[in-house]
Parts: sequence; C-alpha cells; structure tokens
Amino acid sequence: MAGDFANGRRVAPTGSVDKFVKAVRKRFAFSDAEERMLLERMSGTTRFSAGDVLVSEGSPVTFSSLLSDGFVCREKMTDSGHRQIAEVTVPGDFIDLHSYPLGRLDHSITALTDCRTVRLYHEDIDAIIQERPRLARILWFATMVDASIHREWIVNLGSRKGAKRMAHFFCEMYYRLEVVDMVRDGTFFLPLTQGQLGEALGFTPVHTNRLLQELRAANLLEYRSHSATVADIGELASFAGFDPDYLYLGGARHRAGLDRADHQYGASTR
Amino acid sequence: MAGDFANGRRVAPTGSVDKFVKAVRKRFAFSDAEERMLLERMSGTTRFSAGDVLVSEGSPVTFSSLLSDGFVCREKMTDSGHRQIAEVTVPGDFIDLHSYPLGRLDHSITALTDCRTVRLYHEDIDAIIQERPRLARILWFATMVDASIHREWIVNLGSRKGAKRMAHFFCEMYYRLEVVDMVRDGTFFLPLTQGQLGEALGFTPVHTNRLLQELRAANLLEYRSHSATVADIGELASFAGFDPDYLYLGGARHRAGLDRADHQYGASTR
DNA sequence: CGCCTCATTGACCTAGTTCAATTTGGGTGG
DNA sequence: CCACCCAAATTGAACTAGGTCAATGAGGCG
Repeated sequence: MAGDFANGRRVAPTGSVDKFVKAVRKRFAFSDAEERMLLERMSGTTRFSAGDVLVSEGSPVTFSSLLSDGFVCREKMTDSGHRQIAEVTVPGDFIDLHSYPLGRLDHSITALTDCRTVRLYHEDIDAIIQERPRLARILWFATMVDASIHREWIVNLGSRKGAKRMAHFFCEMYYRLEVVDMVRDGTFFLPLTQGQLGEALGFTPVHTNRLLQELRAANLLEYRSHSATVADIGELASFAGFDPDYLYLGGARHRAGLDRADHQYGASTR
Repeated sequence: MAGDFANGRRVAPTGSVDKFVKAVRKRFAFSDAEERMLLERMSGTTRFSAGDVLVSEGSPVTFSSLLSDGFVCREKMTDSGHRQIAEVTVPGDFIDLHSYPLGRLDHSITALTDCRTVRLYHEDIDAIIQERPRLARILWFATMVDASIHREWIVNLGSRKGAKRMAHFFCEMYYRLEVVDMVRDGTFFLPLTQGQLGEALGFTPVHTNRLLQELRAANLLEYRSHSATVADIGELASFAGFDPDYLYLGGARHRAGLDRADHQYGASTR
C-alpha cells in the first residue's frame, strides 16, 4: 500500500517490486531477507504519462528507478535529428540503475505508455553494498544484463537484415516479457508504433511495415494495434537465429558464479 | 616486476595497471591507497598471441582481466556465420569485468595483437567490495562505460550511414587511446584489417575500403597498415556528429556522483 | 463530422552488396 | 638479393535491400 512506512520513510507500495523480484528469482536464489531490505530501501511510487521524459540525457541523477508498470525506452538523438531507440524496458526492469556509478546518463529515458516507477536513492545503494554485498552484486548483475542486451542489438543491427532483424527483436521481447508473466498464449502487449519499431531496428516506417507484412505472410508473427502474437516461438527464434543465452535467464552456470562469494564470505542468503 | 609478491601471492608487475589508473584518474580522484589495494589484488601477467581467444562465449569465468598491453575485441557469431565485433578494447581497459556479476560471457574475446593481461580474481573483487566500496564503485563504473559505448554503437549502426559511421568509430578510438597516451600528433596504432573494420561497422570489406578512400579524399582520415592519422579531430568529430560525452571522460558531473557516498559513509579517499 | 496520427501501397532511387579480377606489400626460403 | 607466396587492399561492374517521395486508407476521438 502506498501508505507503508519503515524507518520513518515512505516505502515502496506492496507489489511494486514484485516483477523485479520475479525476474531475480528466475535467475538466482533470492532470500526473503534480501527482498525485505530492497523493499525497505525503495521509496513510493511516481507516475508518468506516455511521452514523458523520465530522465533526460546528461542531467545528473541521484536515484534510480524501478519500472513497476508500463513501458519506457532508452533513446538518443543524432546531430542529424535521427532518433535511435537503444532498448525497450519492460515492467520489473530497473531503468537507470547505471546512473548509480555513472552519475548522469548518456541517453534519455522516455515513457512509451503511462507508467509507474519506484525510487531507489543512490545513498541507499551505498547502504546495500555495505550491508548486503550479495544484493549489490544482484543489482550490478541487472545492469550487466542490459549491457549484454546492448551487445546483442549491435549484432542484430550490424549483422542481421530485414525480417530476421525484426524477428529477433520480437523474440527478445517475448522472452523478457515471459519472465514477468506478461505473455499469454503467445500474445503480448507492446506499445510501439511501426515508426518506433523502425527507430529501434534502423529501418524507415515504410520498410518496417513491409517487413511486418512479410513476417505475417510467413505465419511467424502478427503485430497489430500494439499487440504481438507469436504462433510458435521456436519457429520464430529459429528463423531469426535467436538464442536467449544473452538474457542470462537460465540457470546454474552463473548462479554458481554469483553465490560462490557468499559462501566464502559467509553472507547469509536466508 | 614479475617477481613481486604480497600476502604470499604473486602480484601484478609494476606498470601493468598504469593505464587503467591513468584512465581512472582522468575521471575521478583516485587515492594511492585505492591504487595500492587494486595492485595488491591483481595477479601476475598472462601473455596471448594475436588471434588467441582469451575468453570463449558461454564458458564460466572466475577471474577478470585487465588488458595492460595490446588490443582485443569482443565478438559474436550469428547462426549464419557472420561475425560481428561489438567493441574494440584498448590498453588499460578491463576486458571482462562484467564476468564478475555475470559468471559467464555472452560473447568471445579475441586478441587482435599479441597482448598481456593481469588477473583480478572474482573473490578478490568480493574483498574489494567489503573493504573499499568506493573502489568497487569505480569497477562498476568501468563496466557501465562499456555499456554506454555499446549504446553509442547501437546509434552508430542504426542511425549513421557510410563515411559518417566509419568516422564516428575512429573518433571513439582516438578519444579512448588519447586517455592512455597512445595518440601522437593525431596518429595512433589500430590493429584492424579493413575486413575487421567492416565486421565492427556492419559493412563488407569492399565497401569499407571505399569508405576509407572517401574519408581520405576529404582529408579527414588516413588509415594504412594499422596506423590511423587524423588531421583535425575537431573536423572529423563534427563530420561524424561525434560527441565524447558518452565516454564519461570529463569531469565534475559524475565525479560528484561517485564521491557523494564516500562522504556520507566516511570511507577515506586518501 | 472533421481531424489527426498511424498504417499501407506504389513507383522510383541509391547506398551498400556481390562477384570476380587485379594489385600491393610483407615475409620466407633459397 | 631475388623468386615466391599469401593475406590484405583495391578496382570494376552488375545487382538488391532498403530509402525516399507521395498518395491513399483506416481507426480513434472531441
């Protein structure tokens, strides 16, 4: 509830961090104590409207935001006025956790829909590092998954062409939204116009439209009025050459990496 | 010297971390104590030959490497056999610090030249987090600059075309190499064949060659036998629409961000 | 109803690819 | 020093994915 208090401060309303916790639990053991500390450190909700700029390029930042509802994207303008979308974030993602080490952002963050965020002040991250280094590593991990997604976009833009590039993007959205239970029967909400889709993939609106038709004709993907339907994600993934490894969703390999240290240093995960 | 020991362990030879320290000092206050702790935690040198794979995609990693000499690149293969270079790292860069939170890498790291690295075991990063959180934030910062570079590459690949895209890449290399004193009179060493340059920029070798000729004809850039000469970096940058902000080289804005916390928690920077 | 944004289509144009040959410049062995 | 080799650079000439321009439809909404 928005009225919750702890340590004399307003804390995040119950439920607002759920999707993040769900995404973490998909990847690591995550103790109740860790969840509790995170929740206590997060402050109440902020609302934004579609089109709002949540963070503008270059401005100093003193807190990071977790997207609890809605969609935002990272975007940069070139000197020639071309807009490039560098990532689409989904509920449960931190949208600017990287501003903690960086202090300011190199890009803008814009709301694609009405949305809500929960704050985590940078000084509270300092406290997390001191008290629960394992939780700090989870936060660092979250920022590194974004970096991995960036690398895959570089591959997508530099190496894949046409319909495969587009299909790859939809595969990524499918997997990321599935983590937070936002895919039902192969259908998910995605609030991008064809023009914006083109701004993410490096195509013009016209060509974006034609590629979507191509994917529809091949029975791989239907995308109309902000709703995507994937008949068979396996087929779409194989068409696109999509391999979800880069999302670090699966298991044991990196879970082991994260937890080695706790064992050694005795930080409890319970 | 390679024979140095501390805490009974072989430590990094004197000088091997210099370029990293130089790059940090370009951005933040960095105390001798911090430098000392980093140096004590880093283990002796490993050598690689041009073409060696330092880290291969997917394999688990237990230490990170700082590149003290030579050049390496991050690369991913697509299912269709196309190779994409996602970043070229320069001496003084950590090449896989992100493997600390991630545990494995989503891409391979390949030597472009003979090179030397110094190890930082992940358990030592745990110790750094416990003992010197500010140093840990500097490491986190280093990984986030890579992410920022990735975003700018997304913009470059998605939004800029032809000679401007190529010029932008050379501007980035110029600025990054200047930080570690590897630019002399506008000339710097860059060990990429035209084919590899194309793999970074999403062009074929043939087209890469033609773009280089175009830049040469415009008196913006000369690139022959692994040596790049920029007549006037200002002109090249303005031609490319290059703005170095995303490299987080300059000053006060994010330095303030990094140091706020130390003040609060009293961790000394001296 | 009228407006406005977004989707869609068609015709033409160009940046970049593809294929195929030729040249260049180090290295290497004799 | 020369003959040879090989990878990389360079050139030319078709070819095509994607861009550009311009017009038309279609849904949402005051």
